[in-house]
Amino acid sequence: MLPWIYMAQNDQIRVRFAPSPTGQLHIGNVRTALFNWLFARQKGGTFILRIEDTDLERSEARYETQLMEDLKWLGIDWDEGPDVGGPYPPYRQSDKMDVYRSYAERLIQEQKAYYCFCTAEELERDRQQAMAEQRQPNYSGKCRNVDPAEAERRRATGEPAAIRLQIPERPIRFHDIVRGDVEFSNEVVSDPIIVRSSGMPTYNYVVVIDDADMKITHVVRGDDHISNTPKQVAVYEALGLPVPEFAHLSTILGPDRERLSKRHGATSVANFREMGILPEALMNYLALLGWAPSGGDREIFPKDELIKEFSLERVTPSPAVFDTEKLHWLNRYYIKAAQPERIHQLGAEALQRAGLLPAGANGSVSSWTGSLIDLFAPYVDQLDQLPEKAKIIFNHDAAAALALPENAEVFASDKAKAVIQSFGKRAANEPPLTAERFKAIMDEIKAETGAKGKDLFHPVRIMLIGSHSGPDFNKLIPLLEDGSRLELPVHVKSVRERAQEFIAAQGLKS
RNA sequence: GGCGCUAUCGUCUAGGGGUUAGGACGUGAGAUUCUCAAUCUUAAAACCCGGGUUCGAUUCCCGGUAGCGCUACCA
Repeated sequence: MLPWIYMAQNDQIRVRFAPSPTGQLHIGNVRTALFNWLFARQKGGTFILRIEDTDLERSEARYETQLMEDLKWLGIDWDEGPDVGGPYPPYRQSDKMDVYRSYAERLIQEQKAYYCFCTAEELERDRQQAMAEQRQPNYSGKCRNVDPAEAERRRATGEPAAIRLQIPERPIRFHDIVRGDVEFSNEVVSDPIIVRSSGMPTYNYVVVIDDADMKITHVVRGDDHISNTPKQVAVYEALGLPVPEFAHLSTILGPDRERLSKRHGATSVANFREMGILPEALMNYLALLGWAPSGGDREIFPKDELIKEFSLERVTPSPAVFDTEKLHWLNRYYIKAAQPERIHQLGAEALQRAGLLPAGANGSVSSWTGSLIDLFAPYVDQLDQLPEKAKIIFNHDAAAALALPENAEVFASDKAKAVIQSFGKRAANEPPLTAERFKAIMDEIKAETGAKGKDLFHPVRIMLIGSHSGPDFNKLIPLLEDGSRLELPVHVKSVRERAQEFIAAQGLKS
């Protein structure tokens, strides 16, 4: 039992994930969501989902829906959000314009912000000149000096004006849990626009109002926001609002050490789901990107363990390269650890998409599919590789098998030919083979031809699946025989069919 | 250009003023198997560079270099 005072403190921790619904949920963003969520869950705090849809041009409702589905799929849930509500609505930014405006007016009145009448062209010219002179391209602050009464008069005439926050003449510093104390000279911050001349508030302003309204205590986000943070801190301070703790997470890089992007292949949560990466594998992997447990000698962390062990203090500040190989290793681990029924379900979907299975499979088909998946699932990095792995079951091409040089070597010897002939003859007269019967036949052939080990098995394997390597015969034989008697979109050839076709093809060739 | 952040095996990382610098992925070898995968065992593999502080720096400080980010009336 925790003393109540700690409970009360922990209870006050409030963090948020604030994506804009402008596209697929990116892997870097979802890691931010995960770290926020883990932190909240471990501390018994509140995790909030807030949709930042102020970018009307690019925001779409369907992305918002998908974003929530992706989070749920990963296993992340939220206590407050646009769908479930909460004590500090709205959880979508759209309808808050009047709130932003009233805070801005207050800042003007308190002379912590001022109207700026500079035109875009004017600003651009100043900027160019500063660049040319190798100076910091900061706003000059010239409208700071416009008399408030004068400003009102000009506004009354309809002259467009933005609102700028006046940055104090002292360094701005803040605490970052991941990086320690960070300080920015006020020289480089320059008075930011908080409300555009169009009346639309800007991000660095809005985000502060939203976080403050929602009583956010810890802002956990990507490190691309570090440079924005002093502006935001200045807004908190001007408004007399408590400044939250920050934790800036490092960037996720591609193999070329550049920021992970679509160029690098799969980068959205939806991509990974479609590929057949299990959510627990992705969550585990993402947690390990930038965080490591004390001791650092453990890699497997199911959700509960992550919640127990996670801490923001142990997050690394340096950027991390996304390593698909390691994700695959975790995915293989979780595929083996998962309930077989779940893998059957997911695997069957992949096979259906490949056109190898009918949609609503009945009893015997689905139990056959189950053993098919049990056989091949340990071979795959991701479940969408199943159809490829299972092609030896569905596609049997004797001529192609014979044409392969590496196979030709195997059945060049007289012994191998004898094995093939003998197997073909026997298979022709057999009812569907069981694993036991197959073994018995192989023993007979062994006695008859004197072939054993590779010399015995390799030719048979090539005859049946076109390659000298593949799954255990004990599992393979029943799978072929049972499959051949099912109604499937692609006919599975029986052992007998395979043997006969192979011998026929071989006859044609020689 | 300015400002900021970062720097341990190829990759993710642990560690920390004196260590055989630990783990994991991947890679090599071996065991097992008819074979491949899996599994187990095992090997190779790292403290960016230069100064300082110190008896002693990979660790602390400063500088350099490199990578990344920000530098908007984008979010």
